[in-house]
Amino acid sequence: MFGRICFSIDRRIPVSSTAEARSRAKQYDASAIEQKWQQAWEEAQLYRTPDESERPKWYAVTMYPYPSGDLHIGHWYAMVPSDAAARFKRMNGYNVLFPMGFDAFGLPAENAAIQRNIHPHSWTMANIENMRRQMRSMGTMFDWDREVITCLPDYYKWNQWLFLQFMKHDLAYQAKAPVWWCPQCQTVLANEQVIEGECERCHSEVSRRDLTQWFFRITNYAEELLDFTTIDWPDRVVTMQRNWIGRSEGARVTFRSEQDDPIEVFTTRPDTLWGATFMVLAPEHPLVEKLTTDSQREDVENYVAWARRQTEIQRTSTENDKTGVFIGAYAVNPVNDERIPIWIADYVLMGYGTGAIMAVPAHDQRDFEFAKQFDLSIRVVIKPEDEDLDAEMMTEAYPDEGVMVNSAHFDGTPTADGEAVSKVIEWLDEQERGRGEINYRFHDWLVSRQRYWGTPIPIVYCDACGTVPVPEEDLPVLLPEDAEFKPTGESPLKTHESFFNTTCPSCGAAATRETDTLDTFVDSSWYQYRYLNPHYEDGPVDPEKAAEWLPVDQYTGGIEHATMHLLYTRFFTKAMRDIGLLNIDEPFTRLYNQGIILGEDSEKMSKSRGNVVDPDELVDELGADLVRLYLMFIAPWDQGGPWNPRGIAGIDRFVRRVWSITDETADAAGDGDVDADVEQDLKKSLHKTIKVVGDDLGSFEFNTMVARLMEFINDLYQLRERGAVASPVWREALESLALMLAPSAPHLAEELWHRLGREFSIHQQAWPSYDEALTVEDTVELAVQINGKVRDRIETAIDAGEEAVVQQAMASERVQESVGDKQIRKVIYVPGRILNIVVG
RNA sequence: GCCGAAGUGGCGGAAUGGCAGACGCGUCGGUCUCAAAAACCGAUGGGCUUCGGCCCGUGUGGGUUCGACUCCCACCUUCGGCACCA
Repeated sequence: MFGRICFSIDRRIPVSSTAEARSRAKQYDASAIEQKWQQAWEEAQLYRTPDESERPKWYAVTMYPYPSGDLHIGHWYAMVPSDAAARFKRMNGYNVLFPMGFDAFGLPAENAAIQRNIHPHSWTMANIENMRRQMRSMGTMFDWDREVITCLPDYYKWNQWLFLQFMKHDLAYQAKAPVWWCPQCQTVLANEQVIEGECERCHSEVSRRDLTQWFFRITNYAEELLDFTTIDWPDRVVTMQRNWIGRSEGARVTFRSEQDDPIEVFTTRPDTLWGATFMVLAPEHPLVEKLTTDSQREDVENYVAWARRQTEIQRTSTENDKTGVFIGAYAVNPVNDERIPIWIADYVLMGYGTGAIMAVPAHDQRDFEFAKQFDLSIRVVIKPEDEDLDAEMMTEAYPDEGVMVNSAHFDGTPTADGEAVSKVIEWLDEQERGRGEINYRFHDWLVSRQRYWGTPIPIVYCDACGTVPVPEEDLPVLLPEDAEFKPTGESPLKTHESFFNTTCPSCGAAATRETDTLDTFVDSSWYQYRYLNPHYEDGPVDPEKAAEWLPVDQYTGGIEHATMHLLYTRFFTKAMRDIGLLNIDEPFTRLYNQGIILGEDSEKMSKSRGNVVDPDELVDELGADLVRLYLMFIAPWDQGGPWNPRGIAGIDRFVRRVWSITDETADAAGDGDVDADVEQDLKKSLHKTIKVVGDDLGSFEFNTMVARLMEFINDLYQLRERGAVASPVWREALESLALMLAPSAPHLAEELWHRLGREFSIHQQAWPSYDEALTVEDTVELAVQINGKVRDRIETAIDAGEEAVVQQAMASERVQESVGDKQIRKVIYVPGRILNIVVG
């Protein structure tokens, strides 16, 4: 079990060959010890978290997994350090809630159903069963009484209920809109799920479809979502969310066609309005059809068809030459009544702003390129302070600051500090030709999915009454279990008669149900609240529990959720607050993103690459505690990196050293005379270790935390040689060692604790305290530099005065040699750090 | 193209203005052993050395400072995000 581990390059097969190795295994049998304590903890319900407690609360959540079947090492990397941090908080006197659940709706279950003829429900529940077992084998302190499984009616009923509340509060609505369609997944996707024109999940190329879908009004909260002042989140995530929301300030201005159709544009540069020499509409713009003249119709239709065939990647590539066609119509510029031609071009996107722009080629590079391409006129309306611009001579647009020119009574207005922009907006507003506007890049959240395995949207369609919400008392709308799975591309709900056909809740006439289900990101938007009361029947969240526990103090998970889950859950929290269900503004006070463990080949782990590390195998061979410690030791937690099986040997050795020194000295500890210096050194090492290990655990620096414990063990071996075992402090040191290991190696720590004769359980003990005075050395080896180069080291008191230190340094032969007959120009002395004598 | 993070021995990494390389892997030497493994002890950035030491060294080039892996400027490389966003 515990012998030498030989890893070949592509197969990791442990070899515990010799008889000696097998006999040692009897001494520390990880598997027996771990199983014993897991069972004892469970029987004692050690990790059940009381709602009522004298202790201050600490609510820690790590992102729940999708029940794909097996925990992979990435799950361990996410959960193990979170668990250690939660345990550490518990030892520091907090009432810590650390729950776990399963993100159980989603496409893989449906694919498994089609491919292997297993019902999504049974497939999912069997996977959950297995993953729960694996998580237990990890030795985590999850409170399983609070488990949440999102595919059970107990949970998704409240998705439906929340959907109905969102409707009441005008936060959910149905609209026909161009939406992204994934042909592979046979469903629409939210904007966030489309990455470079591909489906986030299957990488198929997505296309646009006009469909009637359900949306959540996340854009209502755009401004509040841009405020991160009350939360302590990584800059990276904050920046990604800011970019995603994409706020820009500017003006909405109404141009008009010659037939007087209003054409709205959004611009961030209203100060350049007088330089608009043409307009460009997106090919999909609704007015294109109407405004195109007969002579241009054929060209326009060809272009629109061509643009539609372009993939999103081709269309948005900045490398492309500008393409477009004149539609034959003209618009009137509202600021100077000038007649300007209207073009369509694919560089104008229907999905941003109004889908139409005023083109100012002199001051916008894209418009400039377009004007050059099609020989359109260019007019300078912003001039640099100290030179003139000649439109004829320009080789690129001038987007910088300057002074307004050719702009009627605004001539001479400087553009710096937004002065020109705000003056023009003010004027547009007075003249009713436009108004100031803030535009956002992101859109409302599309939540409909044309899939079976999700929360049914609680809506009924009635010929007489229209779209009717299912009454709250009729919830949940149950997902039928006997649906037929055929790879038709149609939701099985459409062909399930007893689900599909129903009666109108309003008039009682025959009616049909909505067959779309909710995006699974709806489930994960509020699961952290359901943990508090997974079986509460009067609402999604018990207000008393919410007041007790919320907000979540620490959330941990992968960076890949920066703009989806983490934005949606912030929106949900604010929406639930406004509905009166919560009284917090933000779900997660602190956020931490762990890194990714790669395969041995430094590539992302995947079955097809064959570089996957199976945690079950590792636990069998090494025990959970070794895997836990190694994952923490491998690198800083936010960094991750390649899995190197050879490195485990160091952790193996460390654990064995901990084990044997405890085993060999526990009984003899404190039963003799000890040298006072040795005892003092033991105390110092102990107190210093307690301090730095605690500091590192508190700041998630798990790799150095393990290194500190290794240093401590090395110290103990040295001190043993010097007779330290005879000191009564020795026993304190062994007990503290066990306590310091408790967060990261819970089974080993528990076993040591008992072998030291202490009572069940170490996980109810407080973190050991330390004496600050013992953590600092009173003498120190001070480096003496001459002109910045170390020339000698002298032993000084930590708080020695400068004069005495210089005197001592100058007494050194080596220092004298370096100084020679040169004069001392300057002395820099940092007590305990350095003495630098500048000579010359 | 824009924004951000990172670049340190053979390898994972430590040190965030004060002795670069903690801790660990690997390697080498020693103790034990018939032998090997394990365990334990020691060495381990490079070059030179008269064995006292000396010089060089944290992606590259400059700068600030008594002193820079750390701060500033420019560049190179890698990774991540955004990208015709009006």
